[in-house]
Amino acid sequence: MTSNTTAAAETTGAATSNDPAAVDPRIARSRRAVLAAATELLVEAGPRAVTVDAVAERSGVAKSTLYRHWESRTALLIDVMSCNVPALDTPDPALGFRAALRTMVRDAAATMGTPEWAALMPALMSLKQHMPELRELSDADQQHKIGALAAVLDLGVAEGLLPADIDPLLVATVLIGPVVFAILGGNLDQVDAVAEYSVDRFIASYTT
Amino acid sequence: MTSNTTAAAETTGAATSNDPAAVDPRIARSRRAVLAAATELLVEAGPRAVTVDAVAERSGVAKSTLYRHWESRTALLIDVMSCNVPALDTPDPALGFRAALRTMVRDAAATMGTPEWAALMPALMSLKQHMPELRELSDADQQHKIGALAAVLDLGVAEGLLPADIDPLLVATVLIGPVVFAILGGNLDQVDAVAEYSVDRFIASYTT
DNA sequence: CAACTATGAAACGAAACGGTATCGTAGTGA
DNA sequence: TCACTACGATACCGTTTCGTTTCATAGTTG
Repeated sequence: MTSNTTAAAETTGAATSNDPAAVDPRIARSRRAVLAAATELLVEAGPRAVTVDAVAERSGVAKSTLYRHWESRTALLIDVMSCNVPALDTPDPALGFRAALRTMVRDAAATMGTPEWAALMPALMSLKQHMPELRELSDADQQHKIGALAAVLDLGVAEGLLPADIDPLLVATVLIGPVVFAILGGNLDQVDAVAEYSVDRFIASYTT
Repeated sequence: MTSNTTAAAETTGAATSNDPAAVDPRIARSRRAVLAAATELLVEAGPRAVTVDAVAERSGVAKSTLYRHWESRTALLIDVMSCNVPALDTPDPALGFRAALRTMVRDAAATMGTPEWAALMPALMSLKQHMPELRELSDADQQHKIGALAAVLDLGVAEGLLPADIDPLLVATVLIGPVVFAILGGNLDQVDAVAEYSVDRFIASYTT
């Protein structure tokens, strides 16, 4: 839905054919159907509803087939989440600091403000706690995004609008935290306003 | 742990005795034991681990007794969450706007920054989605807290530090969002710093 | 076409789950 | 002391769940 359609299919032994890109279309089809159905169930009724039988029934893929591609229900859940983590593209540095920052937060709000992701996020938060793989995945993603933010903040430093010792993680928390909070609170209609306000306050606070 | 030890025990029929405060100590003991055990399980292993049998075993309270006090597993879960929602006390208005606001956010960070609540919060977020009672409870709590914040913001308006048309919900989102985000991200050690930074930015942004 | 491989349907097992019922016992309050 | 009430232990029921296995069939690739 939101993201990352590229996903490794290393569950099955390996390729007998030499062509790396050529996967049996039946496998691809099954994977797609299962992941889509599992995502739907997760969105509609939470992690508890993502049972193997329910996924099999909704996807039209047999349970036996499902277990040929995923080791366990847990492995499937992890795969579902990792396929749905929204990507964030880095803004054009030519925009300058303020516009670039605004674009970035706006983008984040737009991608995370969708009903699907809003329904997925709480499940991700909850599952992260007790599934190390998800935690790693989420942390790596966050690292990557903070890196992008750091680049934008460097623009601000170069333009003399920010102090040189500014902490990207702290800034990310202050800018994205409100957006996430609004989403978790269910105020989807306010997400854009929150993003705007959050950036406004941040920029104004350094423009004394 | 964090909160609200006062909780209504209306599950059992009603009082035969006229004295309202005198509950059978056996009942109180059972309630405490069950709620404590359920909370532990929820913190340690997530909502899925809170099964009726597991709670009975860990608490030392028989399953039959458990069902005498709670209608269902769902009712128990709701009770567990509502007994653990941290309370927030309103700061002294005599402190003035800045100090009062800082105190409030600091307090929030302190009460939400505990490991227990950090473990509980994602479960709450996830369960809220599909349990209307929890949603109401959480929303009511949020309303109450926003009311307290609004009072502090009025101080700011009176002191001429804030515009009169400021939106308390938006401000709450921008101030508390970062704290919640840090907790959900697992950066418990940074919660205090985030709270401080968040308030700093907010105040500075209106002190141009 | 022919060898191969992924699939679907189904049945199955074992365990866990929510929830109910029974009954003897231990603690409570007057 | 005595009636009352909450309790623990236990067995039980029906359902759901994860995961495995078997086998005939449909699709793929060379």
